[in-house]
Amino acid sequence: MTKKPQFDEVKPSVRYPELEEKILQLWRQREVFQRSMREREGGPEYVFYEGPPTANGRPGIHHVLARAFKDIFPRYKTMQGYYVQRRGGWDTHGLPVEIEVEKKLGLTGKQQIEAYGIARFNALCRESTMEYIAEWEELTERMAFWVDLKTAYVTFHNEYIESLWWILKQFWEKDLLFQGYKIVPYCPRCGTPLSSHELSLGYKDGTVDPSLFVKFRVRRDSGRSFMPNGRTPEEVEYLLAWTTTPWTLPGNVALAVGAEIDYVRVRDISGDLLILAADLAERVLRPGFEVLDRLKGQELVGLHYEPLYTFYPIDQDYAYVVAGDFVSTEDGSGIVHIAPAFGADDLEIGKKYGLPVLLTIDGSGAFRPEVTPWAGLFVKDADPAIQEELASRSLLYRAGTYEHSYPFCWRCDSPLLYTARETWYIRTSAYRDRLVATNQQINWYPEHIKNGRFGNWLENNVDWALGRERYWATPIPIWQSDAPGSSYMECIGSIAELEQRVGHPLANLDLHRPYVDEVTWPAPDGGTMRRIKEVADVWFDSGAMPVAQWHSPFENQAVWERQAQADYICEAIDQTRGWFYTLHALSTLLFDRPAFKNVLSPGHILAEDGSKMSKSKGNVVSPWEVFNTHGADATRWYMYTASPPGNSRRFSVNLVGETVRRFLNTLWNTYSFFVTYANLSEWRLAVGQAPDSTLAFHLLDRWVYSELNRLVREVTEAMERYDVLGATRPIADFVESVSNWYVRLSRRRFWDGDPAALQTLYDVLVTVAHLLAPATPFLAEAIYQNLVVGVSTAALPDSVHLARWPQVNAEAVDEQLSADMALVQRVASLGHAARQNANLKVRQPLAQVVVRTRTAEEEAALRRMQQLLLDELNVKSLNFTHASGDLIDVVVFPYPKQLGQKYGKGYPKIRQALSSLEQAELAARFQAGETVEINAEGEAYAVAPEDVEVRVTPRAGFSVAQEAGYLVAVTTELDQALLQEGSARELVRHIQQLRKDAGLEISDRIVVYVATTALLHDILAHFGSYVREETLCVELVQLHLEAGDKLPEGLPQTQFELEETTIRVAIGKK
RNA sequence: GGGCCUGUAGCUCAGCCGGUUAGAGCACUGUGCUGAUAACGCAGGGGUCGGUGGUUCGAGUCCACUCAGGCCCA
Repeated sequence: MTKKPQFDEVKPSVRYPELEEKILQLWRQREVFQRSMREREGGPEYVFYEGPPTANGRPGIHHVLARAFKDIFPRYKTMQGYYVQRRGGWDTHGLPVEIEVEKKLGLTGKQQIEAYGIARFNALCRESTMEYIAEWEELTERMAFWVDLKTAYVTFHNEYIESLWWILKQFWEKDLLFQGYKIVPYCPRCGTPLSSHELSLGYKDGTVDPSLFVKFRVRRDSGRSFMPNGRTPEEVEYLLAWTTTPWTLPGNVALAVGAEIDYVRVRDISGDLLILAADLAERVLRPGFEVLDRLKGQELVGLHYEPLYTFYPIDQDYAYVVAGDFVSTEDGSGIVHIAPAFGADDLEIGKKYGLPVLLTIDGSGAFRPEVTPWAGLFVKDADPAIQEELASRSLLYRAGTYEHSYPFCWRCDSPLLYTARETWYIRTSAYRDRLVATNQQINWYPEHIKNGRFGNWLENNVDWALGRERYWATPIPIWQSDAPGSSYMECIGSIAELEQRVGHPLANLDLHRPYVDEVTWPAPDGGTMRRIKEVADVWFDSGAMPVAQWHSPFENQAVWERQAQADYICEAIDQTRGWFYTLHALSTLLFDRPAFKNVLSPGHILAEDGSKMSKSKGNVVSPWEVFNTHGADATRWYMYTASPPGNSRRFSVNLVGETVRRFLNTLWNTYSFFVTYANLSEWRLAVGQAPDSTLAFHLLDRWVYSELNRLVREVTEAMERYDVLGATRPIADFVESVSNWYVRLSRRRFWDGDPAALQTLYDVLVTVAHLLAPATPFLAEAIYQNLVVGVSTAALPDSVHLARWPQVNAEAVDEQLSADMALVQRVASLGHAARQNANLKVRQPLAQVVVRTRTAEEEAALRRMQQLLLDELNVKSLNFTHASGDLIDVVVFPYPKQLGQKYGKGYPKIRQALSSLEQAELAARFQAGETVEINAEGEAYAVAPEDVEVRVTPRAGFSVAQEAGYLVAVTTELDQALLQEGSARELVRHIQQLRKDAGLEISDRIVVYVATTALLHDILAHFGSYVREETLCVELVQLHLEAGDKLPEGLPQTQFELEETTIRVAIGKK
């Protein structure tokens, strides 16, 4: 009766995508993901926040990257017993959604959307947000990103929006919401500002604009004692400023200089006195000017000038020189004209100095009536007229054209105008110090983001421009009285509050436009309360997700309390000012604490050639292609191990394929090897019980246990520091050394069914499966199912993902043994090199290996490990030497370059002196690191070890290799017995190859037929039983062909040359 | 234009506090080994450490500038 194999058979080759599909089925059947949360309820909580993606675009490989890094820590923590509630989320609002719908409908602007109807438009947006949700769900499952999409929060839900209203009401009450100007790129034809996203669609290089150098007349009554040399009291002087947008000049309220930039005051050939940056004078001015003064920009600050125009009555102080750090001397004159209504730098510096904002244009891009000469004229068309007008007043120094990159409307191709729009802000700058302080509590990976990109951003915090004049987003819940001249406003923080205002239930109210806009009530000042038009920046949606995902504070308060701060979040580096910032800002403003404790931010994915992956270049890799070719585990493993997480990384199907070959296959084959021999063996392991303490563990077993426990320690420590690379690469190194050292050297014991070896490899594989579970969840599960669940009689978890993270067994760790084994590996490697030098193949046994170690301790270690070394090198005995002169001749060669530099002409003398000394002894001193004093012709020279090369020639009969103080020699002489043994091994190898080619099972017994020769006869006389044992040969038949014997027909056979005779062999299955 | 990051072999990456002749894996060539392996061992070819300048007895490493790429912001 044949026993049922202990484990399911495992073929050495495997199709990972198919394997993964099977595991997915298993997880579905056993509801492993749901149970990984349910079964941990009540345990300590580990909080993960999902940064919501938008499902109105298709998932790409960069999403796989982020999700791989998102997934690894919740899995790890779950295995450590934490309850990790992994709620998904969808980001659903915003301009990209609107643009999609606009395209679908063929609409080209806000007027058209409003004509079409906001209600119908938003209904389509709502549908569109979930356009690719099926593909997202499929991808999420396929790559084994465990996030709960069934309970995912959705940012367009009323509950979600109501929480946002609550937050805004908090800010309102703390006076953190205010109206102010914001510079936006504005399309005058479409009548709408563009988002940065739209802006990037429309840059055109080589746009030609006017380039004017304009003279601003310095006022005499400036109030400053600015009386430089060479000026007569009646002379006027000018600040020379540069602009490429003459139409903004009527909005000018200041001129900016760089405080540290050098300026000059010159007398131009026309006689004018001009001030401009020193570096630019040559380039800008007509030749022949005379420099009168040099001064720093700082000295100009506060100097007043005559405004070019006075269309607007202005009460406050203006028209003077200010300092701005944005001023450069790359272009222009080093003096920048400031119009706060038409530039972000301008607006900012205007705020700083309290300058007026002159909004000289209307919504269609035409000058307002106040700008009398050009009222109603489109500003770009007014440029030549303005130029002419300035020239007529002799205020134009020079005019030309300027070529640069300038944005145009992606819809209608109109040039965009940077212009101020009034909008709502959150006063985040009031909390700047708290934002900076709470950031210090966050653990960033990579670390440089903390005080680099993110910290800088916080240090220079500007108020958050919240309002957007759009449709599909969270409406800002501020109502304003429409009574003429009224500025009465109320902020509404909940539906209940709104109901209270209107006096009736609003149960079915959709909290989107246009429905909320229709909610009105009488204002106390006689007008009607109407909602302002703006909706909120969508980043507000995602940043508010800690609160809003639970509809806090309206319900779920208990969950919210537990989930109020994330232990871990993860998004790509581009989220610094996106999600990372909005989470941080809202949490700090609301609760004065960071929203997350640990954050990992992977770099971006690049194409294989290092260029950016983009649809237009056609070098985008589809996640499905990679999954279908190599599988999700291989893809994940590549993401984890290719480079430090913060770096951008190159990606291609081929690079993932390399991972399969190098790591996954190595592990799989070790696993397959184990199953093959475990099934052949009588040994039955007792899963779930303490290992049999009577097992006779071998040195190698102890070594691999030691390494295994070191690995568990290393991986656990790395995971605790959120060091993904440190938690994955060592596993690959370990698996490699298990396969190519432990297994290779232990093959005989597996073949013999040694329970200690089998138990050891079993423990290694099962532990590695646990360590890999967070990283390569499929492969880990496949191994665990077969090796644990399939044979378990105890009540062990039925998935590796429900199992507990391995504990370090400190007793198994033997640092000395690990060090000793590393030495054996090094010496073996040198031994192989020594063989190679003499062309002695490993199959040929050699008499002796002689080793010189660096220390006596090392020699003792090698003695303890003697058998390993002898087996690996296929030599009969191991000896040691202390005097390398036994094995090699040495010559000490002084380096001309180094000694020449030190002693110049002394070099030839040193050389001669060295050569006259006893070479072996000298070499030994240098090799011991000693600096040797040489006396040559009465002078003393110190020669250090690095100044010489010890050149080695092996003694006859030895072949030598050496490195870093180790020397390994093998004897090259072969006697009859060694030669015969070598030949026997050669014969075995051919028979084994024959077995393999014939497709025999490894346990099949065979009959071997050989055409005998004198040589073969001798070999078999001495090594016949060895050959039979090695090849599972039960009968070895020597045929005499010259006497009429024939090799049996139809059997697998081969022939080969051995010591110049032809050997013919056939085998038959017994 | 600004901030942050990256640049080391054909490819993917190590390289600590500045210290001997800059390493590993893949790929390539030669050779060896193999009844687990899509592997593996040994050897070889392959590097102006992006560039320039500086500090230092000594620079891949520190400093300045610069070039290229990435991200964010103007």
